[in-house]
Amino acid sequence: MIGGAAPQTNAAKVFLGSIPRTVNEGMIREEAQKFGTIDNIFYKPDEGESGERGWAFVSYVSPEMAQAAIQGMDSKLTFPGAQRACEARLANSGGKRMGGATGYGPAVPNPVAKAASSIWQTYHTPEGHPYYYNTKTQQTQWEKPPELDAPPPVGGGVPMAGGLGAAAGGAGGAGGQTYGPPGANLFVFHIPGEWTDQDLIQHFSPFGNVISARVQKSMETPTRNRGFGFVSFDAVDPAANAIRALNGLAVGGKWLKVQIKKGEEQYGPADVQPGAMKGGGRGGGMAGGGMGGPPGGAMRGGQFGGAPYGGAAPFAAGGTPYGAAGRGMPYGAPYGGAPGATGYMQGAPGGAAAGYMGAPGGFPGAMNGGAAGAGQPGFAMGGGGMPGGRFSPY
DNA sequence: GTTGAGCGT
Repeated sequence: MIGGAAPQTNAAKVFLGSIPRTVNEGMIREEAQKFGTIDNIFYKPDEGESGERGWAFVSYVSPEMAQAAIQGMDSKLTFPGAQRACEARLANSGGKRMGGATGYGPAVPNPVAKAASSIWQTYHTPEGHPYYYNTKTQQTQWEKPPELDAPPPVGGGVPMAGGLGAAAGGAGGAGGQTYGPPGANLFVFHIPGEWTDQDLIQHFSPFGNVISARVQKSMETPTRNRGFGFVSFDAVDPAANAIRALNGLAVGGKWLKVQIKKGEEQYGPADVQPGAMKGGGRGGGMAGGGMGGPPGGAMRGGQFGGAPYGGAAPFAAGGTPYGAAGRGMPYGAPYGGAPGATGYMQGAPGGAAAGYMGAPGGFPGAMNGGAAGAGQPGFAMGGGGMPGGRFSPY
């Protein structure tokens, strides 16, 4: 689910060092589990002769767990076969973060309100997509909160959530082709651990006809997916729009990575190519590929304060879309797009956007914030920017 | 002494 306030993932990621090669990932998991729910483990065993310098990333689902793990393991946990205790510290994602000032402030005011399930309200878009509004935190999200989780009838019929009109996809397999034409098949990474095929469908179907969607699952841990998946559209155009809208979307403490499946990249438009940089994007210019912040095209104004795409006008006018996204409302752009917002909306399901915009009530939360330039308290939009620190993707 | 890679039964 979408945690409190845009969790910076590396605050929940622990770097583990000094791991002897005799240790395998299962052992690491076993130890690390004692301190919280593990979202992901990356283990790089030492290949050198010494065999004592392996390391691992252990990502938890909350920063608190990471802290507990550091407290509990650093200089304390000695793996079998190791000569001394391992090291555990917060992961750094690339650049060396040195010196004073920082320290991750407990930027999370008071995140989790574990209480009644009545704090959730369920809404539906005009197209029937359900979404959920937390009356306490005023967050809106697509993911169904666990509290409301009504286990789908596994045995019964096809549990197509919320009448996704086309939704030819799903279990399919009907001996047929479940892929789209070249360039219409998307690779999605950084998928939250609990997502299923249906979550993928829910997120991608607003952009077009989803032929198939699968989240890769690992047989060893059936409850947890492998963090990536595939979505196939029946045409390149909706696929490209999905990339433009969803690549970099903040979900579950990560940034969704959406790109055309390997080998088909050249069939897509230039601006969604892996190395492509949005014209007028932010000055910084990330080198293409997997480093740095979220991919250029995915900058959300709400998060970074800057005007994404360099096109301040359309979005400023719309106000809401990116503010909404920043507050945890995915799809800020496609659903909330201002009627005249050309730069981005072209080719997107425009009619829908207009309808949503005028829908009475709209998305809870989405309409409140940026619309009149009122701005969210404590959430700098356009202009102010975040003080100093930026988010890191890992 | 140390910090990432993954592309469909």
